[in-house]
Amino acid sequence: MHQILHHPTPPDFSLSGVVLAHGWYQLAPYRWDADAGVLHRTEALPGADVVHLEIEQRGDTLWVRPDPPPPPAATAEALRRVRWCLRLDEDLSEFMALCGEDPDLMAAALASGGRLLRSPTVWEDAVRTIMTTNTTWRQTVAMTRRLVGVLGPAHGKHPELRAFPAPEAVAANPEALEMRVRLGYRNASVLRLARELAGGAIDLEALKDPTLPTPEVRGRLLELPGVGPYAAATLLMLLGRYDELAIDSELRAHVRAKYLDGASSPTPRELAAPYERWGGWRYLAYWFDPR
DNA sequence: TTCCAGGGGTAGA
DNA sequence: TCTACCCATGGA
Repeated sequence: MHQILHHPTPPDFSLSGVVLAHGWYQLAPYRWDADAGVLHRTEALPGADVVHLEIEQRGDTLWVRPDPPPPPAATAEALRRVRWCLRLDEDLSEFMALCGEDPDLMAAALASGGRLLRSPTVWEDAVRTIMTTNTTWRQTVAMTRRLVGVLGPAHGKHPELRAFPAPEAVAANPEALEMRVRLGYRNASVLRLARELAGGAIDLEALKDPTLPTPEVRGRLLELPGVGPYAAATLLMLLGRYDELAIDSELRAHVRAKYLDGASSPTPRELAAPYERWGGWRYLAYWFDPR
């Protein structure tokens, strides 16, 4: 390590809080060292060798150690990605203020300040989300590890470290995807998504534009292969839009047990009812709602 | 063996 | 809009 990048954090920011508030840190190429409080991530930057990033908080400063140190343009890009992943630019003060009226929710949300870890690219988050559908979390972890291990670009000095594969790498290796990554029927969706991105038919990064109306973003997400209502709502959350609940088996079980007295087959409207009053913060209100 | 897990796509009504 | 059925994979 020859280089340390310093970056200021927002007030009351907690790296461990943000990391642990969501399961994404368990998915390659993320790795969380709980003892050291260091978030590891291998990243492929344009115009640079694959770098390994160690991200650590010291007081109100974020320390980012890239190995090997990339050239200036790639360094700026690395920091830009870290900012995005940790949502350093996202203003969640309104949500936190509303939490003030709900002590249980406040206690749960306080550690992360409402921030949930995400991936640098919408492509990566889309693939991860598709890999959470109709499977167990355990399988999602395994699928992601295989995808990165088989198709991700390797670090020069430490080839066991790999970055998340680019769409081009997935599109160019359909056999490896099917035979070695083993995504089950999700394979076809991920392959199609990779091909559409690699071929320039779609631009997922454009969905980060905050001026786009949420219904339009949702509409474009629903057009993606393997993305239905649950995945679209999850991706909207990952894009910083919290209006819509991702109704899945987990949410269903939680709302049934906590608010519906175990009702047998609640409708989506009944499932959403407990969080209606949260308006544009519904997703976070559910997410931090104690079980 | 059967079921199903943080669903999606399709056909048919 | 709603329902029924199928979809690979791996664990219970």
